[in-house]
Amino acid sequence: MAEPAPLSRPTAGPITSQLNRREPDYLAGLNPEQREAVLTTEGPLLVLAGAGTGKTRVLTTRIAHILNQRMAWGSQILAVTFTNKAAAEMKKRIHAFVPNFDGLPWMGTFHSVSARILRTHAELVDLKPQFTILDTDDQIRLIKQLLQAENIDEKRWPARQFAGMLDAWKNRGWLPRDVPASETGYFANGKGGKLYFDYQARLKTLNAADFGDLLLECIRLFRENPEVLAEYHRKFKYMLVDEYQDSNTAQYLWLRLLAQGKPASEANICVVGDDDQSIYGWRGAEVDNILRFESDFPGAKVIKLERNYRSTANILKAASTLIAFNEGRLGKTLHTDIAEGGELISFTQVYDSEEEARQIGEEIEQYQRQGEPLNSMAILVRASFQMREFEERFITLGLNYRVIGGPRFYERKEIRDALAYLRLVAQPADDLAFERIINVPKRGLGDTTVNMLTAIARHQQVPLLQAVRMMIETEDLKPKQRSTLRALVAQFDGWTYRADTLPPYQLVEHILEESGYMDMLAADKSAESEGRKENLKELSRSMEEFETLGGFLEHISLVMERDNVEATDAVTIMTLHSAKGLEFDTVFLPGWEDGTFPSQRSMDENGRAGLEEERRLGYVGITRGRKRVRISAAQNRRIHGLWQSAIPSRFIDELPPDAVEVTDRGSAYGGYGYGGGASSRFNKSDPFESVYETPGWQRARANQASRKGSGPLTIEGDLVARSVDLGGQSSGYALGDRVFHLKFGYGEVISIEGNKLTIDFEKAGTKKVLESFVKKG
DNA sequence: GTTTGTTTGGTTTTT
DNA sequence: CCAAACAAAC
Repeated sequence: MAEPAPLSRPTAGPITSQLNRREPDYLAGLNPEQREAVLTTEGPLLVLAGAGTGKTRVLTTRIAHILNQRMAWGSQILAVTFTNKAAAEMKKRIHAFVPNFDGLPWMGTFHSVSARILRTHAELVDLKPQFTILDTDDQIRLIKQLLQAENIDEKRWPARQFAGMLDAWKNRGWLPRDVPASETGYFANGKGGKLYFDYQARLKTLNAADFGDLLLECIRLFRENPEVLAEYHRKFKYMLVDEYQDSNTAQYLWLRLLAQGKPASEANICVVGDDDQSIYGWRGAEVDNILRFESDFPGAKVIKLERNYRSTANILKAASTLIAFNEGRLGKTLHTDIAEGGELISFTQVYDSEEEARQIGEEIEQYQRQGEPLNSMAILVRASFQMREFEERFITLGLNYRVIGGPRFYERKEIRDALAYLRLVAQPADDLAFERIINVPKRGLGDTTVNMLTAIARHQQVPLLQAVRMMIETEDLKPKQRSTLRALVAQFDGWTYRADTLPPYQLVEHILEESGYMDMLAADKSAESEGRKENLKELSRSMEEFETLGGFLEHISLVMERDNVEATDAVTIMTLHSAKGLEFDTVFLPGWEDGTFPSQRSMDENGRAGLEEERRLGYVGITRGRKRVRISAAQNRRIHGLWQSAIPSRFIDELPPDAVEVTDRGSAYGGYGYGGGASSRFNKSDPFESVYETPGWQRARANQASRKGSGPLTIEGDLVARSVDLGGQSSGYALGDRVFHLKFGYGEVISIEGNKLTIDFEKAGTKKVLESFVKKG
């Protein structure tokens, strides 16, 4: 391949003048496509990077190149990622490349970059610069309050559900006024729209923003203040985006605004992604963003990275064959330079999920005996409930394992309590924080007192803490409460004062002592209290690197994870989702049964699009393996406590037979021969037992319902926000169709909403049921 | 205001 | 079946 012409660089600094003569070191070792992706710095560029093709390397080298060639100062480069982990990795690598260039690039997540911009211009979006970033927990509590104020039954309209809708709206870039009635009308009989307005208003009085707002308000800032936007246009000369296939509409709008400084065909924007690894559609990611990049930025150059440096030929072949069953791809095929095929992919069917865990345990021990470290092996499951069986088995075996994706450090109760104290010190208007800790530890300030304070605060339009200050001067409170509150306020004043003098990690210790929180834990004899104390110590430790309280709070609100140190040798157990971006020598993929993987729910709710996303998950799973991929399926699995029989995943049929070796652990229940050659090598089980046609959990539910003789299987409210017709899904039913339902018998379809049917049953009356619950009658 | 019983629901997860 | 969230009773 011809060497690309050197880019114009009239002047050269001391470093570049040396490197100019010869190719810079950092380009060595790049393949031609990677090199082109690095050197094409001008104009829009789409890099389609298949799994294991050196995507991160291209991104970081590109930044290094721009810096090295003095095409821009560090501060004129914007590089956005989706996760903090990816951002941290990029920062680390850039540091190694260019130790101290003129200002580091802006590298961070969409959210952290947005927060940084918003804090600079907070007033323009009705916030103050130190605004609080709310997490899901705060959000739910706030919504609950709004629901109560509106007299909405929380049973019927759960706050969680509304939070989900809010999230979806914000992901689409909708301000309250933008949400179409078809979306808002549903919740709480049409109150959805008003609730969104109220919610936003409440955030402003709390001087707070939720995660969605970070992007949404940034978009509003840019749109309503062209001069601010122009400032960033001048500032950012080069933009880079990682994992572009995961971007949602709001992120897309955000990027487009920032890229508008130049005509679209000249924007120096480089997006890197892989449409085949788009697995976050359910949380608003729009694969379309990457599919239509070329029309958004006319003249965009497209570079495909297809040379895989990770896996054996057999693994790549299996992954490529599987993913080729998807439609609407940009189309890439991974290949490797290694001629040898490597180990075959194995597929094993076992009797039940316990045997699956037993067997995988044995295999792991065997590999371990052969000298392979546990760190090189991972078990990737579709859903976290599948993890337990492995954990239990590994405990009995004494096999070291590590679960990724459990409850997060900063979400633990004690941590959140401590943070609430700190938040209130940093931001006295943070009512949510106040409510959280006013009676933790117990101070005898119960609902009655809090309700009273809330009423006053609302009436006077002041924060709760301010209301307290007012109330302790009056006779309205009982003496006991009054003196308690007075003491609390005094403590807060002391902490606020100390916040300026003590480093944050000492401040938190001081507060936890003085507030009585530590005493509370000491008095608590339950098993967890020791761990809680440990966690709080760890919190303090993690604060040591922060000089200001504000800096720390910003960090934890955006980075909910703690870097976990992996000192010990252990097998990793995690979901397919969280495995994206990682690699292991040996990968176990259990639970490849129809209904489990692909997940029944995905298929029910999103039809063909859902199935395709599941298939991409399979692709992600297989491509995590470097040397060895071992897939298995159980014939029986316990779902919600009941044993259900299952058939192997339809994806098994989509793997190339010559790259797969089938080792049927021939149990009496086996009989699914591989290699029949027909399209349906597996799906020939008894139709009346087919999990797909009659999902196990559905039968379980029906049984439960009939057992208790309780209410009908009505599907209320749930998930309408997500069931917006995504295209590929077609209801197999029409109005007036006669259908049969396992529990309700025969009936007639009287209305259809996505995959939910309202059916007038002959015996059971009118019910709303999921389409997959009925058969044509 | 905590403890105990009861109900309910049960992919994927980041920010 | 099982954990979390809620309601009712100490």
